[in-house]
Amino acid sequence: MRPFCYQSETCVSRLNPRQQEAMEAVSGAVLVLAGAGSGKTSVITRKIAYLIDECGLKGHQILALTFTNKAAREMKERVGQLVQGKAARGLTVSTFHNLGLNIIRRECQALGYRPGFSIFDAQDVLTLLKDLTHKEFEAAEDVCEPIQYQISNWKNDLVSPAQALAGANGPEQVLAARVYEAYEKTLKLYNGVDFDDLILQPVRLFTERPDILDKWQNRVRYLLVDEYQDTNSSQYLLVKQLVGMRANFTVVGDDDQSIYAWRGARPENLAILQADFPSLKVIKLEQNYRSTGRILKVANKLIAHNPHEFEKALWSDKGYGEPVRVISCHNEDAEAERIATEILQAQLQNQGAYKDFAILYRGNHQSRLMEMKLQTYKVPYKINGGQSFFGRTEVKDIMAYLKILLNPADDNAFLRIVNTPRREIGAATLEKLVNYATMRGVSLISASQEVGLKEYMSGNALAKVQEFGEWINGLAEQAERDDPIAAVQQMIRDMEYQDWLLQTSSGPPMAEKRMANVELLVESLKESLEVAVKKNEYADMGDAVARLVLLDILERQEEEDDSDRVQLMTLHSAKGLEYPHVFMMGMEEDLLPHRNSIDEGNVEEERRLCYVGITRARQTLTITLARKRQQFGEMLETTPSRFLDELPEADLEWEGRGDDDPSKNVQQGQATLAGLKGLLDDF
DNA sequence: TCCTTTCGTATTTTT
DNA sequence: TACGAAAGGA
Repeated sequence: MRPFCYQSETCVSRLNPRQQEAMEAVSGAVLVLAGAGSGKTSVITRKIAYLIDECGLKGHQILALTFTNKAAREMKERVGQLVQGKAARGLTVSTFHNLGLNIIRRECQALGYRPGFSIFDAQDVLTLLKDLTHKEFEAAEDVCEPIQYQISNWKNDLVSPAQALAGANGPEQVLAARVYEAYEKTLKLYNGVDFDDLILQPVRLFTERPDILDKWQNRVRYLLVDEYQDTNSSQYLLVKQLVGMRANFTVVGDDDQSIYAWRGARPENLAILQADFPSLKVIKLEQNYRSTGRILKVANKLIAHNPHEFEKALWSDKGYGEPVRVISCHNEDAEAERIATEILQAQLQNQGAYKDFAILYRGNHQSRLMEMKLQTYKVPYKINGGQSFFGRTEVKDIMAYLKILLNPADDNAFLRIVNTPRREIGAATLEKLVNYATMRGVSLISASQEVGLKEYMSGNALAKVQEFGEWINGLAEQAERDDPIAAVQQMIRDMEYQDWLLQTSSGPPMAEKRMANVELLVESLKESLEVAVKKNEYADMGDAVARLVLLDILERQEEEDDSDRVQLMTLHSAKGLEYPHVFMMGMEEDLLPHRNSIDEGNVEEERRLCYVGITRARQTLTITLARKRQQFGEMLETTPSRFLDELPEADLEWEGRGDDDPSKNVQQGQATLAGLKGLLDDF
């Protein structure tokens, strides 16, 4: 739970004048430039309440868009506290992708998809691309990642395969464009959409079908967009289409917190907005309710090194606060150890709970050492991000099974699971099946049931393939006819997945854990169907699975975990969060700013990343760096980050600067340890 | 078909 | 160093 209550939720008069202005600007286009910690979520939620209570809008006429499920949930909850009764009914707070999914589901036919279409996640897409490049282009598989990236960019920029091919320069681009074309065809054939399609297809539909657009425009009388700086071109276009001529909307964003440009986000959408809507009202929120004055000064000073479209200076009335500590450690080991002991010490001196501390880093790999040190000092911690639930093979397996139950055309899912667990259906048999299916122009499942297949493969192989297809078809029927959950459970039992896990896991405890994940998956599916029934909605298995792919359901489980633990995460995933005490580690050249960003001339985004990190801190900020770090196997001297030079010297408290004498550091470490021992003894 | 060895390569990742 | 992928051997 993030404390937000610097004022009562229900008391509108306590908004500051700027926030008030933002809330009351209800006609025309409004851009709220909300600095870090300036209460932007508060403005959005209040504004929704204001629209309902004061402007006579109904909940179902309002749409609020976020990027993450978490943000959407949080916003929903807060609005729920502000607006009671049925006026709020039908209010939509959703992610861009969820909105897109809903549009596609509703307008499925007009778009040429069949119900039950699959969502291909990044992993599915990569598998498909590898398959395509291998078969149709005889290209090496390792070109797939850049191609995937390129295709995603094209789709986000609404570039069609033909346009991509026409505009391609160089052989790689030509290849990418060709693969793009084949990819789009195949995806359509599989009745599948990728994440980019969730935005792109609605945009395409709205462009081609003004009648359908009209319908949606009438439904959305007021639109609000959170984290607007993170929108890409197609998302912005979707926003523009939805608001139409009426152009009644509010977008909230902060160009200084744009850290996803590498993922297609277009922070320049902020400036474009001004050009597209000349009457745009721009409101700046500069009062920060989160951090001490000093932290803000440091943050402002840093970000001032970036060029700005909109000038903005954060201030706070929270007092100046403690200096920002910069600790230069002998090496990465000492750095991690130092952070661990610092937290333990503060904890023992009762300076807050573990969960008040966050350790932020640039790359996930930096968490390793940190984890080890926290373990040795028995500091409870939680890692945010890293290997996700959906990265796990068992989850991917079951998801593929679910997808094929719902969407028999999903050959990608078929190929993933046809021989998992082992069914003695090998590469040779599959190739024949694929050839046959291609020739007949049907899905692999259908092909497996056709009589003509027997002329292409041997009796044994044929029997196995037929058996598999029959089994899947039977289950799909069962899922459709009666209880889908029962069908899924039946399926998992039938294929003896538990035994398979036992065989493929490193040991029984591991297998058990993985089976637990599978059960968790089924459980969340069940729950989501039950919720739909309770809300008197049509309990649709396809919808439940789709929401599962969009991570919506499972995140909730993790969120309920409010145990007292130190939070570890990357700077990227820290955006939007805040902690009383923040540690930023690895403040070195080549790490922050990252080597690759320096090479690409993208230091500005790294600076924003650093800015995001600094502005997470409420009370204290500690920056650490290692003078030596193991890079690619060898110990190398590091250079302190250029960003340190950009901070106001007077507000920093250095420790160990220019101190290259290792003995002193060891001593320092021992001193800390001794101190800790004393503290522990007192306990 | 599966297991071992070897080789190559090291960001960030809301959905 | 450390991990994943690809290739090659059993």
